[in-house]
Amino acid sequence: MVTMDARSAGAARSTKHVELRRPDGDPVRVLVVDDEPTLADLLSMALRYEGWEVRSAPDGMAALRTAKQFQPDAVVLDVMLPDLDGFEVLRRLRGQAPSVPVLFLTAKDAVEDRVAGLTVGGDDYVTKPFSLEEVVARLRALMRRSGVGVTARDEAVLVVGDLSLDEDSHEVRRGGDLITLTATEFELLRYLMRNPRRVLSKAQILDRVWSYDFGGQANVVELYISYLRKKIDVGRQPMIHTLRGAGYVLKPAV
Amino acid sequence: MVTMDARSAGAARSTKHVELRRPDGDPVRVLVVDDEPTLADLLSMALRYEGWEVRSAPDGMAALRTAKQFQPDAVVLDVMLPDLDGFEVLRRLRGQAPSVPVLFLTAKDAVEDRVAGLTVGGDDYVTKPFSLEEVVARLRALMRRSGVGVTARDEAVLVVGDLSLDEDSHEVRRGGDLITLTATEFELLRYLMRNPRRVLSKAQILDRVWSYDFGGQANVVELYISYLRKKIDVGRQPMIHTLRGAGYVLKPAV
DNA sequence: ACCTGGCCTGCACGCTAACGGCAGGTTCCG
DNA sequence: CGGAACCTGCCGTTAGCGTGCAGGCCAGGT
Repeated sequence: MVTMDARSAGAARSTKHVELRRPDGDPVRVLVVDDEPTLADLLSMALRYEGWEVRSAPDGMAALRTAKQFQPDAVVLDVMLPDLDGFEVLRRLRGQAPSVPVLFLTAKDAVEDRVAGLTVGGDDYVTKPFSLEEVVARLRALMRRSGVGVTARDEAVLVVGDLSLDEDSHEVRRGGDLITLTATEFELLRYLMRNPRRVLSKAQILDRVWSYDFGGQANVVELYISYLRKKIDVGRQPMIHTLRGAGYVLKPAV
Repeated sequence: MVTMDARSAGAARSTKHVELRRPDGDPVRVLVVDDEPTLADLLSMALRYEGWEVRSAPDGMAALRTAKQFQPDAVVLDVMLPDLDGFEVLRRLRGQAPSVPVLFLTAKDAVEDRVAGLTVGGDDYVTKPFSLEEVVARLRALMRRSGVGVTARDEAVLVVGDLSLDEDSHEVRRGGDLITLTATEFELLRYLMRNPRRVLSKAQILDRVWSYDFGGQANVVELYISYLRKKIDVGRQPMIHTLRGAGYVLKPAV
C-alpha cells in the first residue's frame, strides 16, 4: 500500500522543499573544511542530501585553493586544522570573497576563548559534537540572511497544516495556540516538519537529530515523539502517526 | 512599507529593519580606515551585516584615494594611522566631500579633547575598545543627521510593544513609566530591541554588545539580562524570555 | 588631586529544567 | 494467544541558568 522504502537514505531526495538556488539557477555550493575524514564525509553526505553541491578540503591551504576555484556560497569550517588556524583561513577567505557566510565547527571548551568575532559578520558556529539537523538548519539560516537562494522566498517559517514553526523566534503554534518546546523537542519537530508526509525511521531520526556520537538507545526517539504528541496532538486531530516497523510520519490533520 | 527588490546582492539582512538607502536606491556606502587588519575586518564584516556596502583602507593616502573613487556616505576613521594623522586625513577629505560625516576611532587616553573639538562639525568619535553595537548606532545616528537614508525615515526611537527606547535622549519607557538604565544595560536593550522576536545566543550578544577585546565570562550576559528584567519586566507581563540552550528573545507581552 | 559613589566584572553557590535510562504497561500483528 | 514493537511514568544526573556578594575601576564632584 504505502511506500515502504523508507530506508533508502542514499537516494536522491524527491521534491520536498523549495530548493535553494543561486541566481543563475545552479544548485547552491558548499565547501566543507575538516581534517577528520569521517566527519568530513558525514557532513558532505548530509549536505549533498539537501540538494547542494559539496566539495571538501582537508586543511586550510587546500580550502583556500578550492574556494578560489569552486566559488562556494557558504563554508563549513573546522577551527582546528593541521596547517592554518581556522580564523586565519577566514581572514584570507574574506580577502577573496568578502561576504561568504561561514559556519564554524568547534570543540566545546575552545568556544569560550575566541568566540569573539564569530557571529558579528553574520557568521555562526556549532560545537562538536553536533547534530546534522543543527548544522543544516544553521547553514540554511546563514544563506537566507546573506541573500543566497533569493529565488526561493524560503522564509524562516515552516508550515504543515495548522502547525507552524518559526526558526528565528523558535515560536511554535498549532492553530493559534502557542506551544513551548525544549531544545531537543524543537529540533525533532523541525526535522519532521521538513519532511512532511514522509516516513522517517527511528534510525534516520536518531542520525539526524541527535549528535553523531550519541551512544544511547533508539528508545529516546520514542520518548521524544511521545513528548511532542502531548504538546502538539493532545486534544486535537493527531498529526504524528506511527507506522509499525517503519517509523513515524507527520502530516496535516485531514 | 515600501517594496524592496530582492536584488540587493551581498549581505542584505532579512526583513527586520527598514534598510537605510541612498536617494538613488543603492545601499549606503561606508569607508573604513584602519591599519590593523583584524579590526578593519571585524568592522567591515559588522557593517556589511547591516546591509551597507563597505570598503576599507589601511592608511591615510589610500583612504583619500578610495574616498574619491568610492564616494562613501560615511567614514570610520582611526586617528592613529601609519602615514597621515587622522585629522590631516579629515582636512583633505573635507576638500573632496565637505559634508561626509566621520566617526573617529581613538584610544582611550589619547587626544580625546582634540577629537571632541572636531565633533562640532557633526562628526562623532568612539574610544577603543568599543562595542560593535556602539559603532553601528553612532554611524546610524550620524547618517540620520546628515540626511543619508532619506527614504527610510528611520527615527531614533525603537518601539517593541509598550516598550520604547530613544537613541537620542537615551530615554526608555515601559508603558509610560520612565526607566533608568546604565550604559551597558542600555546597549543590551538596544540590541534586543533591534532584533525583536528573534533568538539571540549569548555569543551573539557578547560579540555585539561587549567590546571586541572582552575576555571575560559569558556569564555577564546572564547577569545583565537579569538586571534588565528587574527594571523592565518585574511586576509586568515579561518581555524577555529565556530559551534554554538557545538564547534570549525579546517580544511584545502578548 | 583626592575622595566617593556608581558601575562593571569575577566568583561561586543554589536551583531547576532538560535529558535520557529503566522498566512495566499497552497495542498491534501474525 | 504469544511475541514484538511501541508508549509512557518515574527518577537520577547533569548542565545551563539566575543571582548575591565582593573587589576594582572609572567618573564626577568637591
